[in-house]
Amino acid sequence: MKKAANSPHNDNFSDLIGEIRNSFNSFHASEALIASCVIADPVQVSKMNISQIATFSNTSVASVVRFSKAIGYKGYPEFRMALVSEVSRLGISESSIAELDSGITTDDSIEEIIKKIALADSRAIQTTAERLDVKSFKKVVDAWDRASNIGIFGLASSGYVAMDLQLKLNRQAKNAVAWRDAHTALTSVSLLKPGDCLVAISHSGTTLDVVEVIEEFKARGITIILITNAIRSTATALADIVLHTSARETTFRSGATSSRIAQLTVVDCLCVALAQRNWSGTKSALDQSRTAVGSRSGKKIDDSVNSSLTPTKSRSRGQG
Amino acid sequence: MKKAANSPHNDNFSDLIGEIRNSFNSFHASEALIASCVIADPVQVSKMNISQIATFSNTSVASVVRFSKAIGYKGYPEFRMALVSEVSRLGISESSIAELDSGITTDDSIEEIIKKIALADSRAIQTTAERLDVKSFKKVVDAWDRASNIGIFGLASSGYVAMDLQLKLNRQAKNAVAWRDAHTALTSVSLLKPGDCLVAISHSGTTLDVVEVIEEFKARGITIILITNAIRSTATALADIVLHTSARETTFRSGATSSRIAQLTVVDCLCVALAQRNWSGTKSALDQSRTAVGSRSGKKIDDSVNSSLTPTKSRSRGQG
DNA sequence: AGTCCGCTGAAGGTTTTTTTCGTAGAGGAG
DNA sequence: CTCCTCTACGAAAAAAACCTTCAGCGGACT
Repeated sequence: MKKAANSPHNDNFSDLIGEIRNSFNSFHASEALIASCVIADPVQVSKMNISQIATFSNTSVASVVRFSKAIGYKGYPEFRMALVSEVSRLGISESSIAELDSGITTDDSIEEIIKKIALADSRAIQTTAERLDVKSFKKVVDAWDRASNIGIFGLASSGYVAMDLQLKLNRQAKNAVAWRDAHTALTSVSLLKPGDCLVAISHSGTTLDVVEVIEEFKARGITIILITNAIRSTATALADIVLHTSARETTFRSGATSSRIAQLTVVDCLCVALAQRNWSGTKSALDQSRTAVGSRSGKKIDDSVNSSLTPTKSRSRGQG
Repeated sequence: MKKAANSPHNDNFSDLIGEIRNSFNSFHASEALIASCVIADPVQVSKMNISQIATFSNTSVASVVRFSKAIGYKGYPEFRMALVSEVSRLGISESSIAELDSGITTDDSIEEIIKKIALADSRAIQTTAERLDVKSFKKVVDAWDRASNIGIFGLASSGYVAMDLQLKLNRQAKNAVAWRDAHTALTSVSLLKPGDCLVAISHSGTTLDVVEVIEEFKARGITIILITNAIRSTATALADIVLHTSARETTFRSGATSSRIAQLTVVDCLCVALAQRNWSGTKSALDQSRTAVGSRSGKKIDDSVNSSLTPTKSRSRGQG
């Protein structure tokens, strides 16, 4: 019988892999083989069952059981739990950042495509949030608060964000209207008065139509708010307040889609901030909108309720 | 024949317990019992084997297996791993989770609002990507590939995603049309033939209009693809292929906005996968679309180019 | 050189998990 | 109100994973 009096580690906060490395020289040949595998790729190993690990390490299931017992667990499953736990704590991500940056190739697997795109999108949100200039952000909320009417302009994909913003503002009983082409926008220019604002959404900030629209509204004394991914562009030079999204352009696709997702997040933050400021006013408006939606017997509209604050703790039912 | 140790999705970094809480209302009686136990004492539960859980929750082992599958795992052991992983991570950073869950209050600072929303959104993307069922995903790509025409349906906010999808498919020279209300969709029902497919996008999956549209198209032999946040709903029961987004409903706002961001990511992944498959065909279509856009002298459209592969290293110009 | 000691993998036994299948109960139609 | 259908649930059989036993083999010590 093996001595194995190493550590009766119960669960948490031990450094399992370090432990294994430490006791490496007290292992027998096949135990050492297994240990090497565990150290080399804990993530992978933690996903294998006992026979897979046996094959993978060129040993036998019996040895895996013995190994598990040697380092202090009742059996393989218990060891596996500990390993999973460890891996999760360390946050060893299976795929390195660099790998994901490498771009999608024609022979990437579906899994890789999904992982890469998701990472790009979620990072766009994170970095945008981190970099967002809070002073400008506050200025936007102020401007919206003061404005009696808000114009929103976005082309193509950015147009969807524009429409989304309109929806969110209207829901808060805020006058807002979205335009998705330059002609319509310019036609409606007299809708806004000095003191109102125009929100222009543009990934690149160089699109000619966007620039034209901004110039026209600016000339009439409208406050120009720009949401864009470009640090410096024709549009940023013209705008009064700029909110900058940080979607990186990777090699496999333009940053435009990520940037749009970041735009949505920014817009969402702005609306929540605005709602928070006008809490009491918003509340009744929201109640009215809820009632209005609810009255359509039995029908529910997706995304019906809020994007807003819920001060009580009651779970918001009827949504899912 | 055993499948080698490849992992369909990575278990780390998702928000399992939140997920369970989130889909609580789509559980059946005994599943709900199990869910309660898991939520009430995840640590304890993570140490039980399947029969212990069954006894503990006054249900049966079969139900535990069904529960595990319902929330997206292959079986009980896989779920258990995820739970262990979650518990372990929670033990370390209970602060951040609690913080996220705490909801936005009327006296949160702007910085906090931004951080919370960004975290929720980026998590939604991560979790969705991790949990996405790759088999269904592939089926969708297949179905799109075969279809000579693709219908897309989404209401309100989901409608923007629908339009975005249309844009992306058209860019690949794929016939697709987006409808944003039931009436229009039903009027156009004869546009699709058996073998074609309808992509329905719905956060809740219970909206009456959505269900009606699905039923009508299904009756005509159209393949129904559903993108939704609900694990089980009227719509999921009808659909042929379901892709599930995992946006968590937090206390401060509905999950709808996060869910929409997740929908966008899913749609983007699908389009890239489709483009990859038909690489040669896509390439020429994209070239044409580039040329078309470029010919508008000096004008550029935001988000114009792709969401597609760039096999050469040349940066996709004209975008920035 | 012979014997002993203890590691090792194969085979068989045990536990755990999954699947199948019959039943009961809810909901809808006649 | 009754019958029918359709779905959820759990019991039990089937499958998988895991553990134990045992015989063989290699090295070490006498």
